[in-house]
Formats: sequence, structure tokens, C-alpha cells
Amino acid sequence: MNNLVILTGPTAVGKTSLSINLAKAINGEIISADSMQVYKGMDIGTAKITKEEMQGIKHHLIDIIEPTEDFHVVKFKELVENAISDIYAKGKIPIICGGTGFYIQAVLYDIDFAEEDVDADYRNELEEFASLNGPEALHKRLKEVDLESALSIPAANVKRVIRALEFYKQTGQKFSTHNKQQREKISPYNFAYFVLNDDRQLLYNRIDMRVDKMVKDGLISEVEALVESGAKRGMTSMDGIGYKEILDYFDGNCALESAIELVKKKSRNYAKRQLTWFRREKEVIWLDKTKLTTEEMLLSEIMSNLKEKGII
RNA sequence: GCCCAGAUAGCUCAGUUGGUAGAGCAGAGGACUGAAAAUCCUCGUGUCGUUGGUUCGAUUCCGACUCUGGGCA
Repeated sequence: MNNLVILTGPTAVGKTSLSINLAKAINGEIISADSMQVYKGMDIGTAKITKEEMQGIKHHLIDIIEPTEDFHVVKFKELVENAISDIYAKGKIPIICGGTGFYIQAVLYDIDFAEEDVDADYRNELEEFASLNGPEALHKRLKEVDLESALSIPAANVKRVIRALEFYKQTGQKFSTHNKQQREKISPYNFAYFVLNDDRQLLYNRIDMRVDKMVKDGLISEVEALVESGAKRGMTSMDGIGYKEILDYFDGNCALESAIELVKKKSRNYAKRQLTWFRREKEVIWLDKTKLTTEEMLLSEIMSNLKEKGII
């Protein structure tokens, strides 16, 4: 058994309700692929599905760690693989639903990230080096060790330069060579990869409205509570859209109004970046909400694709 | 009704000593393989309000008109 359904799309496009209907229709369980919904206590700002909305459908990888903990793709991949085996064991179909394209890709193509743990000390060292000597100097160090990576990663993108250097230090291999190999992988799954999309303007309007609703529903006090329980700027969780902007407001760096406007803008920009990612993914089935205007139409389009692929 | 100021990119505005124009923001496209809601790269043609006039040539100067502010009645 290696069937896998993926349902994704930009933020606020309407993945959640469709995923529930789909899970019911094909006897599936849902695995969240969302880098922020893994954190406990971050409900409003991540538009996390509620218990009632789940309607009894089992959800995996939601509320699994504290906001003070670290999380990343490798942990995600491991947890998802466990969840998938569990679901197969029950004779059900796993549905990966969420907007983090990178996480989906890691699972779908069984990307190898090499076993070593994150070398936090080395990362800090490199970060310091970059802020002391400038990003160009750090980039030069990568050039000496892995020219190909250096050519494809701009010096200004310090995060990725650091990762490439870290990879070289840990494995003795070039990051560029490793990535090239991973890119050629064929998925071990019999999968159907659906991307839900809508008219850009409609999507943006929905994002803006959703942010206003988050504020009404208590986003500010949610962030307050997170701060009280030890969450701080700089943690991965507090890098989430809607969290770092409110932290800025708490610190007196901006007015509440402009913090909210910024959350809207960042969300719109994020949605656009997600679409760029999905456009590049191969073997994607686009679900266009401007043409498939009802939940029934979307569902029947999904079902016929699943039949074609032998998933149901 | 009269006077003054404005009308230029989706928005806020700059500018052209007359040779059809450029910033910020918004926006668009792209990259990404252990921070990914992260991080980074690239992208500026628009009847210069309408309409007459002057001029080889007007978005720029002059007139009228329309609209928007502000002031006086």
C-alpha cells in the first residue's frame, strides 16, 4: 500500500473544509503539513482547525510541540512517515493537507537530509562571522569549498549560505551535489497532488478579512499568553506571520493598526510565494475555484482523478 | 457666485529651463532540499484631467471647461 493524497494551496483558499469532505468520502485521515500549526497554543493566528470542524476525522501533526521548542522538516518527515504507516495499518488513506510546500516535497520524494543533528554552535559562529565581516565574506568561504552552491546562492541569502557550509562541514560533501541527487528522486508513493487555487483578488480579499477576524477572535491575547509562557522573538514559532508583528506592537515599535496591516500584507505575499512553489512542482493537479465553483464540483473532480490513479 | 491651490503609474507624490516621465509603497515574476508562515533575487508606458491656442514640437506655456480641496461672500 502506497497511496497518498495531497491537498494544498495558498493560505485562506479553503483547504480545510474541502479536506474534511474528502476524508469522509474516501475514508481517510488527515495529516497536517503546516509549519506553524504543529505548535500548541497557536490557534487563532494559524487559523487552526477546531475540534468541531474536524467532525470526527482524525488529524495528525497538529498541536504536537511547545512554541518554545524547535521544529523543522526532518522532524516533520519522520513524524509523517509514522502517521502514514499507522493510517495504512487501519486500511485508510492518508491525506496530507496544508500549505508548507517544502514539507510536502520532503515527504513526497523521500528527500534525504543526512542524519547529523543541527550544529547550532557552528550556525551561530557563521552568523556572527557574517554580521562581523559581512555576507560577502561568508559567501567567499562557501566559494572555496563548494563553488557550485556559491554560484546558485546569492551572498545576501545568509541563511542558505550557512546551511550549505554546515552541510559541507558535517558530511564532507558538496551541498550542490547532494541536492542534485535528491532532485532526481522518484516518489515512492502512488500519489495525487491537488492544488486548490482561486482568483488572486478574491484570495487577497479573503486573507484581509481573515486577519481582521483573527484580531476580533483574540489574536492579541493569544500572543500575550504565548509570551507569558516563555515564547520569544527569534524562536521559529514566533517567526510566524501574525506573531512577530504583534510582538513588535508589544515592544512599542509600531501602532496596532499598522501591525495588523502588515500581517495582512505578509499573508498576501506568503500566498503568492506558495503559488510560485506549487507552479514549480511536477505532476500537480490544479483545482481552479473560478471554474469549480461549488464544493461538490471540486470533490467530484478530485474523485475522478483518484479513480484514474487507482487510489480509490 | 468669486478667489487660491491641486489634477502625472493601483496609492502618495517628484519631475520635465517645451523634445511624450520617475521614486516610495502596493503589486507581479522567480529561487528554495535540516529556520520554509523562514530567507533571498528580478521587474516601473502611464490617453502626464478634458478641450482649444501658441509652437517644428505641449504633459510642461496661455485660455476655457470638469472634478477635488481650502478661503471669501
